[in-house]
Amino acid sequence: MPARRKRRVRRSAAEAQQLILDAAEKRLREGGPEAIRLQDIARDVGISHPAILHHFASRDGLTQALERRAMTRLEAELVEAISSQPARGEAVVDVIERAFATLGDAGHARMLAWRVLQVASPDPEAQQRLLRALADLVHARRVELAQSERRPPPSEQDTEFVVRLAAAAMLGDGIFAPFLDASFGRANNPARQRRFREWFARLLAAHTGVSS
Amino acid sequence: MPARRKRRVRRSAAEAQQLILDAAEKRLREGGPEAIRLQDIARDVGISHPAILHHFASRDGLTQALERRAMTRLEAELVEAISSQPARGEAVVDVIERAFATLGDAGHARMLAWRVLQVASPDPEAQQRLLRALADLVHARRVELAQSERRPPPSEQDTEFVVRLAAAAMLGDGIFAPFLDASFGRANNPARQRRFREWFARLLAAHTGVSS
DNA sequence: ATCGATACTGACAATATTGTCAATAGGCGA
DNA sequence: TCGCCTATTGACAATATTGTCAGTATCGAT
Repeated sequence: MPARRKRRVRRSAAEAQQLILDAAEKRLREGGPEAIRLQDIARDVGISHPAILHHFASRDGLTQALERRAMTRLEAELVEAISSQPARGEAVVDVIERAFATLGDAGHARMLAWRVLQVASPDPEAQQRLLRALADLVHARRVELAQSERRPPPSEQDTEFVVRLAAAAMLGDGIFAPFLDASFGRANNPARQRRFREWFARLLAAHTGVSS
Repeated sequence: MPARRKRRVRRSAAEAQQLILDAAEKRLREGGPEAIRLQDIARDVGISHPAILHHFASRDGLTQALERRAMTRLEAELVEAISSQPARGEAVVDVIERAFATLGDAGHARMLAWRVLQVASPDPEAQQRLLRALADLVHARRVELAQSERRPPPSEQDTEFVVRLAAAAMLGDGIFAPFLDASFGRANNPARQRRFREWFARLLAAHTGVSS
C-alpha cells in the first residue's frame, strides 16, 4: 500500500500557543526548570520544535509567556476564592482551603518557585501587588467586624502579617508537602492534609477574631 | 620580560572539594539550578573543569554532594538552635529567629527547593525524619510545661501541626521573601522582617501556651 | 476557485556542555 | 634528593540544544 504522508495539522495561533504552554507547564511541574526543552515539548504536542520558536520567538519568550499566564491565573483564582465567599460562617476555612488547593494542588506554587529561584531580580513589569490588594481586602473586613462587635480594630501591620504568614505557609506547603510528610515519617495522607489546613484556618480565625 | 607561566596550585582533595562545593552553592543560590555549569564553577574557583570531574566523577555527583552537605548542615544548625536554648523566657522567639535565619538568610530553603522541584520522588536514603525528631522534642517540652502549670496536655497532632506550619512558613518565606515584599508593594526592610518573625513566634507561643 | 497570509516543517548552523584521556607537575615520604 | 601518588590540565570527543532559513501546506477571505 502507498506510504501515506502524515497530514499536517494547522491550528489557530492562539490554540497552538495554548497547547504548547500546557505541555511546557506539565514538564515544568513534573521535571523542574531543566525539563523545559523545546524538542521535548514539541514531541509532547506533536509538532516540530521550530513551531514553538515561531510562536514564542525564543525559549525565553516561552518561559515568559508561561510565567505571565500562571500569574494571571493565580490572581484570578485567588481573587475569586476570596471575594466569592460569604462573609461569615465557615468563610475562613473555605477560603484557606481553596487558596491551598490553588497554590499547592494546582501546582502554582511550584511554578512561582521556579520563577523566583531562577530570576535574580523580580521583573518590575510583573509587580502586581496582589498581596497588597488581598491584605487591604482582609483588613477592611476585620475592621468592619471589630466595629460591629465593639472590639478595638486590629492594626494594619497585624493584618499584613497574617496575610504574609498565610502566603508563606501556603507556598511552602505547596512546594514541600511531600518533603514535609517524609520528614515527619508519614505517608501522603489527604485526610491529614485537610485537617492541617483546617487547623491552620482556625488558628488564623482565632487570632483575627473572625469566627471560623 | 619573560612570560612567566602560571604556577599550578595543588590542594588537598578535601580542600579542593570544599572550594568547589562553595562555588557551586553560591551559583545555585544566585542563579538557580541551571547556573550549575562545570566550566563556570571551575572559573570561579580558578581551576579547569576536568578537575571538578576528577573530584566528583560527574555533574550529578557534584549535585549529590552539594545536597548531602546542605542537608547535613541544615540539620546540625536546626538541632543546635533548638537544643541550645534555655527552656523559658525569650526561648521561642530566639529559636524561631535562628531557624528563619538558617533557612532563609543562609539560603538553605533555596537549596532544598531546588532539590524538591527537580527530583520527582524524594531519595529514601536522605529521609532523615528531621521534623519528626523536632516535633517530638517540642511535644515533650509542651507536655512538661502543661504539667507544671496544671493545664491539660496538648494533643500530639496539635504539636505536629505547629511544627509543620513553622516549617512551611519558614521555607516559604526563605524562598519567596523578596517576592512577597514586592507583592505587598514594600521594599526590602530588615527591621520589618524581624518584626514579622517576632510576630510569628509570639503567635505560636500564644497557641502553644509557652511564654513568648 | 484562487490567492494571500501564516502555521508549520526538515535540514542545517552555531554553540555550549559534559565527559574522556594522556600527559604534567606539585607535594610528601623514604 | 629521589620517586611515587595524585591533583591538575589542555586538547579532544560526543552530544544536546537553541536558533535560522527557505520552502511547503493549510485555511480563510474574496
